[in-house]
Amino acid sequence: DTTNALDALSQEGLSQEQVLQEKEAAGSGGGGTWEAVPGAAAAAEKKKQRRKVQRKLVDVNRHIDDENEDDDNGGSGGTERQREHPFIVTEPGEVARGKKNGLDYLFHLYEQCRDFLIQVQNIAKERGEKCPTKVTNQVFRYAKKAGASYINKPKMRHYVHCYGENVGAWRQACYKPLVAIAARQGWDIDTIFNAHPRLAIWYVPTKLRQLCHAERNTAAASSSASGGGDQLPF
Amino acid sequence: DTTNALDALSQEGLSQEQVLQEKEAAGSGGGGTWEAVPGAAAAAEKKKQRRKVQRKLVDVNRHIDDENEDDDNGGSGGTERQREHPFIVTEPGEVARGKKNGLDYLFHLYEQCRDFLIQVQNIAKERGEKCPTKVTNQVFRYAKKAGASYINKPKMRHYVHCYGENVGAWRQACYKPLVAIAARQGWDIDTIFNAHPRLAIWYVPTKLRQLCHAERNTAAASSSASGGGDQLPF
DNA sequence: AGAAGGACCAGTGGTCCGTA
DNA sequence: AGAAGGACCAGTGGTCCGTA
Repeated sequence: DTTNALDALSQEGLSQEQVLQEKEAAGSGGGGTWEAVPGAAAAAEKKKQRRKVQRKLVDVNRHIDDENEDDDNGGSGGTERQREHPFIVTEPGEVARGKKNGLDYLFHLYEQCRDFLIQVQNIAKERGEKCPTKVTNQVFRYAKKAGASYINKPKMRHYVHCYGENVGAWRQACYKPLVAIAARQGWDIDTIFNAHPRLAIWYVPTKLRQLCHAERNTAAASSSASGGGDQLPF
Repeated sequence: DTTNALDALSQEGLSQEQVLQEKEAAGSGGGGTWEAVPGAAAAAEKKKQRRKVQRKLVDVNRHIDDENEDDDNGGSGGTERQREHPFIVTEPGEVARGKKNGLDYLFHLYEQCRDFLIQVQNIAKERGEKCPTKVTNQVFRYAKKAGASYINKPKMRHYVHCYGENVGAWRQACYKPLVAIAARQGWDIDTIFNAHPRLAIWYVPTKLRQLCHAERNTAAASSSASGGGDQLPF
């Protein structure tokens, strides 16, 4: 109802036919304290073997004739494929400089998803149909149909743990506080999500689930080595 | 762990190459007080248009040569495709006569499914993987692998509401008490299932969901016609 | 080099319908 | 005529990787 048109927070900055811009070598380094999940890389190997197929090329909104490119193209007119600006870390209230979006905008998208879920739930209840408790494909479809083309499943899933516990660092670091909470709560990350006011409607990211599992085993090994009580700290 | 071999309760009566047996015209009649779900038949129509494909023929366990049928066949030796005896309504403790299975056996299957689910859950928790709360395809696969070949998804889903509230009648009638409970609880059949000690691990059958929806609308219409308070009886 | 997201894919929930 | 269940199918959760 309220979120029908394209979103105002970011849309004036939507990149269309993004011009080459200077790449500042981001200083976050590569060697991940949090990147390595023991035993997870092996399972991913077989998937890499597949997917050698050619992708379909989707030519979006091309209304001009082929071989003819002197229309009102090249500037900002010809509607090429749009995609949103990359996210950068900002403080609450801070506006992202350059062609970037800040965290306020990211979190705003999560709030919109919640609204869309509630609408889907209300429709389902009215019809006596199955009622989703999480943001499902159905909800993403509904959002897109409602005009929120900038909401998509890979993006929202990608950052969801940052929505739960943002610490001013960024993606990799955002896992850390959630793992720490899981450690205190018996490693039940699903229950933690379901009890969280914002995370409850989101599926637990596989990466976070794996981190909790790895960390649990590490913790159990070190605590049993030191002779502490197993599994239940106190 | 405990339910590995073929089940003892019914297996001695498993029908193999079931001989033609006299069909007693069952006296339950056809016109359904509970069969008609208003507006549901229309949606099912488009599915009937499809599925005109030839099915694969699965020749189970045929070890004898083709064209050669004088082995130790015909009696009870040649392992033809097995299927379980049909269920009939029995009282608790009553043994089903003839080539039939009683409700004790059916309910025993539901208990086995619960056991299999618990085992799958324990494995998932140990591995830090997603942990199912309901009897999923994964659980049925696990049951089959564990030797419980007599457990299958269509059968268990078919009778699940009878497991919840058996009244001594049979399938159609078993919906009635659950709909009555739903009426008293604000028509939230999912919550009723989740709160039920035996039903919690099962998906709500579509049919039951539709019956609750239809009945809710009927109740709402009649109560508003009589001037009563809407939706919330008292 | 790094990020946004279209599109793919294995396995799901649901149940039809060829079979006995 | 009525029931058991193999097998099918649309749409799911999950995320890869061609793209900008």
